[in-house]
This record gives sequence, C-alpha cells and structure tokens, in this order.
Amino acid sequence: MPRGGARGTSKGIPSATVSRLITYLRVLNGLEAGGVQRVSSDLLASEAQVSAFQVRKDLAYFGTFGTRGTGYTVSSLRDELKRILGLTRQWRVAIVGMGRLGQAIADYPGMSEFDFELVAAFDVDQRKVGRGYGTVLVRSLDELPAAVDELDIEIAFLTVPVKAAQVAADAVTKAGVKGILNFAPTVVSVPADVRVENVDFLAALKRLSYFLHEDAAEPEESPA
Amino acid sequence: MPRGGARGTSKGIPSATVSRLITYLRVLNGLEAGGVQRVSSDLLASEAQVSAFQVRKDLAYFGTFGTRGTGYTVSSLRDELKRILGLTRQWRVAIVGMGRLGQAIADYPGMSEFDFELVAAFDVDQRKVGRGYGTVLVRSLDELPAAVDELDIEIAFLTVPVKAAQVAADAVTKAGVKGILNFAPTVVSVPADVRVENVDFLAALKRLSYFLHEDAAEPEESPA
DNA sequence: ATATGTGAATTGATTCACAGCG
DNA sequence: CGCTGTGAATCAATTCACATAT
Repeated sequence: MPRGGARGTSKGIPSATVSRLITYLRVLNGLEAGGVQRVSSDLLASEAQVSAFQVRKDLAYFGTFGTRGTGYTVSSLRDELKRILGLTRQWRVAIVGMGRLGQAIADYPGMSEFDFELVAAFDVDQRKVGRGYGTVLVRSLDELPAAVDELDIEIAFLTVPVKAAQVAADAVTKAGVKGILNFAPTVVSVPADVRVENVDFLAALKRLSYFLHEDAAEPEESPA
Repeated sequence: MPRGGARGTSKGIPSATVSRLITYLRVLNGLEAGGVQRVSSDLLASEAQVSAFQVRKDLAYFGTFGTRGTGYTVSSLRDELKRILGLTRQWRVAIVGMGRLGQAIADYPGMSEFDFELVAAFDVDQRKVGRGYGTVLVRSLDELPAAVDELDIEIAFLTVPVKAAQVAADAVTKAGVKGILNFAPTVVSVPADVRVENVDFLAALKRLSYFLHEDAAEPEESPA
C-alpha cells in the first residue's frame, strides 16, 4: 500500500531521466569550461556513460534543442537544462540536525555557487544553539515554524539520527517545507505534496556488498 | 554506448529489488529490537512504503522464506536477508581523500557495527599524511597499491574533488579494488568487473529542485 | 552527408489474481 | 481460513530504425 506517490514522476517523465539530465548538465558545464561550443548526442552520451538514443529520448521529453546534421550548442542546451531542472533561481535551504554531518554540510563551500542558499540551521541540543557553522547560526528546533515562514525555507536537509528522522520530517512538513533531502538511513513518511530524496551512503555500501558478494559467487555467466 | 554493465544486475535481479531488500532488513532489525517475532508481508510493506506484492516478489527472487497462513519469522528472515546481501562478514574498506567529507566518515562511529571495517585512509596532501582520524592513520596515495594488497582492501570510498575522481578511481581499480563508493559529483569509468555506487547529494538536491519546480508549474493533475 | 527527433518494437519491472500450503 | 508464492497481465522504460531537417 504505497501511500502518496513517493518515487513517482510529476508528469510522464521517468525519474531516471531527471537524474540523467543532471549528469548531462554537468558534462555540458565541463565542456563549456573547456571552450567547447558544439556537442553531438554521441559525445554527450559517452561522457555521461549512457547510449546516444537515451540522450536524445531524454531531451525529447522536454522539447527539441538540437540542429539536425550539426548537434547541440553547448551553452544553449546547458541553459535549457538549467531551466528544465528549475535551477534558474536559488533555492532556500535549511539544515535540521547539527551533528557531524550537518556541520560538514554547513561548512561545505560549494553549495551557494550551485543554486542553493543555506539560510538556517536547527538542532534540539540547546548547547549547540547560538553556535555558528559556515554562514549560519544554529537555532532551536522550536523556532522552526516561524523561521520557515520568515526565511521562506523551501528545502530541509534531514541530518538527524534515525530515531529522530520521522519527528523531524513531521516538523518540517507541518511548517510548510515541500522538499526534504533525507540523509538518515530510514524511510520517512510525508504528505503527498512533499517530495523526499534520500542520500543514504549506508544503503549504497550495502548494495556494493551485494554485488561484490554475488560476483564472487558466480564469477562469469554460464556456470555450466 | 554504455561500457560494461555499470547499473545492471548480476543475475536477473532488478537493482531496485536490492535497494528494497536493504530497507526490509532495516525494518526487520527495528522489529526485532522491539521484540516482534513474526511479521506479514503486509506489515513489512507498509513499514517499507511499498506494496505487499512487491515484498513477496522481491523475496521470491531468492527463495521461499515464509510460512503460508502465518507470515515470516523476523529473526530468520533478517538472517536470510543478511546472507543474500553479503552481510555475514565484515568488508574491508578504505577512504581515498581526507578532506572534510573523508574526515567526517572516518570519525563516523556506526560503521564498524554495520559490517564494514575501516582499515586505511589516503590523501595526496603530504601535510595530512600521518595524522589520525577515528581509528586510522592517513597514508600517502603512493602507498595505495601496497596497502590494498597487504590490508586486503575490498571497497574504496572516493571522497576526493571532482577533478581528482577519475584518477583516484583508476588508482584504486589498478590496485585491485572491486567496489567503489563514489561521493564525487561526477561519473567515473571503471573496468567491467568493478562496481561503482554513487552517493551524490548535489544530484539529489537537483532532483528536488526539478520536482518542486514542476509541482509549482502544474499544481494538480487535469489542468483543463 | 550527417546527426537529430520520434513512432514502433523490445525489454524490463510492477501489479494482479489466484493457486497452494499450513 | 489466512497469507505466502508465482505465473500471467499490465505498465513503464529503453532500444532501435529511419524519416526528417539542415
């Protein structure tokens, strides 16, 4: 009984397509930095490690951006992808949970360059309240509802322990946050109009465990 | 032209299934901690936020673990999942790149409890070599090939800057590492017998951007 | 000539319905 | 009688082939 539409798509766009668009955008940024002006779906594909069919199909969901016989203009395709991904403005984000990970993210310099602005940080621990990390001061969790409103916080990073994750998710969604980046290794339930993306390195590590262990069990195909 | 079979499956197992098994395992651990002894696919499903069909199908890929009319025994299903996922032994891991993120991971206490043992850390920066983080001393990257051999390092965490990621991936694969947990926001190329899992919070953040921005554009279904 | 854009075919994953056991 | 296990059906995503535009 999957509540809401957690991992679905807004329109008819495969969410794998969205992930690949992000990769294409990175490749285009790299090409542009290298002074390259034009690119074919073939080159884009090999840089992104997907097929050229896939590149063209992914782009076709959103429009037609190339010139037949010629390819794509790097800068304009890059702009189109930024527009499609909603990266033409800065998003206002807050960190909930100022443990090791929350602190590391607050100190991470790259984020403001990359379309995201860290505007607040919260923790339950009163000893941390008032301390500064990176560009923000830690506030008490009690202040969250007011701060979300005042600072227009759109996205919350959940960097709290597993047992606090659901409570924190409830708090931020109640306050009106519509996007959650969940770093806690657990599933969180949210209302249907809230989007959760998980960043779960322990799960990724366990996937590695599975595949390495599998490969060891059956080294190659055709065991007979 | 997707080289190797980067995101494929070893046997015929969907990789989404593997991800869900990890979630089921977490749920089972939680239930066991709470003293629950038996569980139905329905309960497991609702805790994992998937359908009960999905739970049963996922399990069916690997065997038959339940009792009809009764459900599953929490502890034995948990053991089966650990076995399936290759989590019956500790995996030996190393961190490559001791910047902020590498340091945070080295200090992370939970890992050794969770089937992974951090046995080494590397950095190119000679000023960091010799320093200790968590339980390991930082070594020079030059020592990597020898250390992989001596310490039997099976998995490498890539926590280096984007521009160093491919070089680092080449170094660890050349040294014989078969699993990479890539934290750098870029694709890395590896030989076909090496598995890469990406942990990419900037990509997750941009997916959020896409979906929030989409939802804003078309608030509900049926726009007419 | 060349490389995009796209309907059609294929492949893969999820959902369903119910047969099979306890 | 309840709940698992699974073949069949549906749904979704990827791959392909080629018509189309420059």
